Amino acid sequence: MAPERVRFAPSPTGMFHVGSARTALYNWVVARQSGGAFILRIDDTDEERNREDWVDGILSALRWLGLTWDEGPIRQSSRLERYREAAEKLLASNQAYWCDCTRAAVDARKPPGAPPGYDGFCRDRNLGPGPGRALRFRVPDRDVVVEDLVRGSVTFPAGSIEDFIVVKSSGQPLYVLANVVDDVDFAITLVLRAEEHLPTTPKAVLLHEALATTPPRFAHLSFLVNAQRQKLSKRRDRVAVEDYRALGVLPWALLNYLALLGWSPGGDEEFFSREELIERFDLARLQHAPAFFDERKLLAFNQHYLAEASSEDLIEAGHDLFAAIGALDDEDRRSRLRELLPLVAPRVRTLAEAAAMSRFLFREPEVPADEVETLPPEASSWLGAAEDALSTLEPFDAASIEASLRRLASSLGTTLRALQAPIRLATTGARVGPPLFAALELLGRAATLRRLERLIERLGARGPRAE
RNA sequence: GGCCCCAUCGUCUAGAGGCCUAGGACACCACCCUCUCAAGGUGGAGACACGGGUUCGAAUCCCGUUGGGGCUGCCA
Repeated sequence: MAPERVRFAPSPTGMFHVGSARTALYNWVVARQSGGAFILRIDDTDEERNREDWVDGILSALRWLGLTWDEGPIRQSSRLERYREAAEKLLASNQAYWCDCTRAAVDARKPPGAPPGYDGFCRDRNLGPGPGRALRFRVPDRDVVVEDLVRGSVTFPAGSIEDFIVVKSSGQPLYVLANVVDDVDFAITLVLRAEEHLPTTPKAVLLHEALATTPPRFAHLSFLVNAQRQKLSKRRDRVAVEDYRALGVLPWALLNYLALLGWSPGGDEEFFSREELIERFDLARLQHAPAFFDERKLLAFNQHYLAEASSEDLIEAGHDLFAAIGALDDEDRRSRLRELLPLVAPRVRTLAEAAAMSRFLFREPEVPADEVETLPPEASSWLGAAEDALSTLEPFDAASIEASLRRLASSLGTTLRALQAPIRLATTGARVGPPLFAALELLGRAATLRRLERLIERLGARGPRAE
């Protein structure tokens, strides 16, 4: 496989979302599998929609995902001189011309209700440069064919492309021009990007012809869509990579899931390591139809990787979440968390859930009133009996606690299932959680007894129930 | 409106003309396991948009229809 020089070229216009992450992933994989280069470029030629924190967001998201780049980030805003040179060249060869038409002026020339588009008004007016004047490319009157690696040969008929602007009246280049210049300057061999760019690709082809440069190959990815089957948008869809990071989704779980949205290896396997993905990925197997980003399935992938991870890896990945519940305050706590995590991990889909389920070990539980209400009338006496049984139990470990409570349940004429409910609620503050007896062992006898006592007092305050 | 792309279970997909009684995964349902909840196991329901061709044979090839999406910016 020939080394591919690919680029990922986001514009800093909003939160980095999962669709961009998928595009970046595919580019990264192609570079890695071909022994080429993954180049990061920031398409920031539009100064009005350019915020430094968005750039930072892109960089930090890519780093978190582990999609490391070999060159860049290249800022287009620092290469304006190169774009100006290209524009000069177009102008000198009469392949571009100055135009002073405003959008409103163009529309005013048309009958009401006519479709939008430039009418070529300034084509032969021989205007010079000046304030308010933009440079337009003189589009030749013939078909333009784009050879797309995933869609095949796509023909754009003569007349379907209007004379488009290459330099704005502000002097800033438009992205089509900037992209053509950069793809050539950085020797990009393959442009792998979202399908929304397909309609502008013939313009790039035309510019390459006009500038006598060799275009890269093109491959257009189908969209990631929302439940309404619309292209994912940072504005209307909550799909920022940062949100999933904060939730406690593992980076590779996200990437593995994303890899399968629009590509499949051809068999039944779904879980891959980075190495396997690099080995098996194939542009020829790209899906043509849009894919729905299904958060539930993403979380199922995350659950899989969570259950597989070591405690240390989980603590590292969810460091902030675990720190927030006090689990990392000292080595003793950290070590108890390490022991609890294997019991928690298969029960949660995110690290945020893992932290919530681990919280009882480090903070006093808040037992919700509505949960207390669901307890049977006997709960208070059961808790008292459990307190007695556990206060002298030796050793205070999971196996002994279980044996002791089994005996208690049977002597109380109830089931272990019923008996564990109020104990779990008292000690962890929740109705569900990790296996109770192991949890109590980690909690320790003193805290366990104290929490049982606390709920007993609260149940007493509840008062006798009406019979 | 014009141009372009797309079409297999609810969702992501397998399927390169006979291997398809259309397979897997997520979600859903039932059962098993079980200290809760998960996990795990077993089973179940669930799709080739429609109409024409081509062919001995079509989910697979062609055309059309319908439906969805994108572009149509001095955004990228």
